[in-house]
Amino acid sequence: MVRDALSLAFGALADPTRRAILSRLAKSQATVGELAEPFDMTMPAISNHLKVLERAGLIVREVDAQRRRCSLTPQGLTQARTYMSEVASFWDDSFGNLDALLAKQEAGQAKPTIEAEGEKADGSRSSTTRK
Amino acid sequence: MVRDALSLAFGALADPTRRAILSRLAKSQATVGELAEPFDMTMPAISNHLKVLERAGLIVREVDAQRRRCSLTPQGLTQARTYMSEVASFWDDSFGNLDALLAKQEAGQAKPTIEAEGEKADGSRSSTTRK
DNA sequence: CCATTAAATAAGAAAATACTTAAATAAAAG
DNA sequence: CTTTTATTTAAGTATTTTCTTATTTAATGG
Repeated sequence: MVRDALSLAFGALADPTRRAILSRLAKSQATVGELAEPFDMTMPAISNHLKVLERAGLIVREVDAQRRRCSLTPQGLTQARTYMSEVASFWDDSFGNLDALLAKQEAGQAKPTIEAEGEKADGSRSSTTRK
Repeated sequence: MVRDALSLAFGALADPTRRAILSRLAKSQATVGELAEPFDMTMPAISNHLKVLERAGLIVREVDAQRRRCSLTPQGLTQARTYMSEVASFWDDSFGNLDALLAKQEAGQAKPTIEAEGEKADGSRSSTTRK
């Protein structure tokens, strides 16, 4: 229930409605009602999607009288993008992504260590069907 | 149940075990048993995680006698990264996305029309509590 | 003060996830 | 052929997610 930041971010992105909301907010900020309008979905449903996006650190909601003005959080996607670049950079030379190129050149290709982004694979299990 | 590619990819990434598996595979290919070894989880559980990653187009499994040799799919993350760049590019000027800069200046906040990255928000719903 | 508008919260149901143990498949090795 | 090794499939369960309708909160305007 207390998921890590990356899982929250990717989980938030794993839904078409939420991605559409993000795309909408990429153009300009909007109220909850404005965000709900294009969807065949009730307000509480949208409200919940916004809560998911907020928990994931992808948007913020500012109070403006009765309305909540939603906008994207600039650094919200940074961590997720960094993770993807790390995994992808191991083959994908041709992606033309500046991040990737920089990371690759700075690193000097020296040690392609990746150490699994800190998630402890605490390992106590053998291999086959658990005892 | 027939989710779109982006949802599958992000959904696959929304789990620490699966991300650890990807990070592991970024170093080199591995069999299912090798991938399962560090985790406190049974083989069927790992097998299922691999199925999720495969469906998302992030890995492939080649048959090698009794074992399945898993490896990352080079282009697997491309679509997801592209999406994130599109959303992020609206602030993140340093990302080097020309489109974003142009869009930002041209937009002038005129008409915040959206059509949600192709996912039909077919809109027949009014706004408040559904009828 | 009372009605309206904007949004959140509550309660509940259907579906999807993420595990488990047990059984099945399939190639290799004896 | 029988056993072992590697992995998948099946079946069952607990938890989480994603919706719904109904109710509540809170600010605005008459």
